[in-house]
Amino acid sequence: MPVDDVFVAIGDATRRAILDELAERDGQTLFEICTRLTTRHGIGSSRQAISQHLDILARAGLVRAERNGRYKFHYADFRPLRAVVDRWPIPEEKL
Amino acid sequence: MPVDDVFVAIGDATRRAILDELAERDGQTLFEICTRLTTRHGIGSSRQAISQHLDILARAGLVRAERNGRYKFHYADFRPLRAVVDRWPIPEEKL
DNA sequence: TTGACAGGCAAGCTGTAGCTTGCCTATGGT
DNA sequence: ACCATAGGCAAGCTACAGCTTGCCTGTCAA
Repeated sequence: MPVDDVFVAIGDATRRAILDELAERDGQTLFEICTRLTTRHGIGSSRQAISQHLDILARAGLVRAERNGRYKFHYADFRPLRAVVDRWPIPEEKL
Repeated sequence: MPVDDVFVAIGDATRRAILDELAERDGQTLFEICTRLTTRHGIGSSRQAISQHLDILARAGLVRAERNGRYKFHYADFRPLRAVVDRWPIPEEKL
């Protein structure tokens, strides 16, 4: 609920990998995310673990879920990350 | 050392308050930060707690420390936050 | 040189984040 | 009707993040 959790949500490496995966291929199911995390990101967590991560991402507003039959598709929404961008003055270029 | 820790560093509310404080008034000492955190941000952590937070921020590259006599001044550096900005496509405006 | 002040070091405590395990629900194919 | 598949729920475990406490070091002023 609190937007504050956006910072916490991206604090975990597995959740960042989930966002990476959805950024590359949006609208995946839980099982798809699990298999692609193991094969492409070397993350071997259980299905339930990934499900809990998706819950946290959803509460932070970073992932939107949509049920269709027995499938549940997950879509990334990066707009809450503006909370990070807008909070501090980030220089344009790295030196 | 790993840039990866930038995400973890900003995951804590107290550390974000420290960055807020340094963004408003750069080059503060540990004691200054402590007192201003309590008076202005309602954070009553001990001096050692804040010191540990500053260590984490320093290791993430978000804070640079500079000793001068018995004082140690702390300066914020928001460039590592580009790791957040550059990782995912953040929409320009919130809807 | 003595004491006050700014800071550092290290050990210990506690809540909780992340994960697993086990079982349950529900949708769809055959 | 049956069973495989996609997902949900809830309890339990464990490592560690954040904090405290206590003491030590170093700098400056009198």
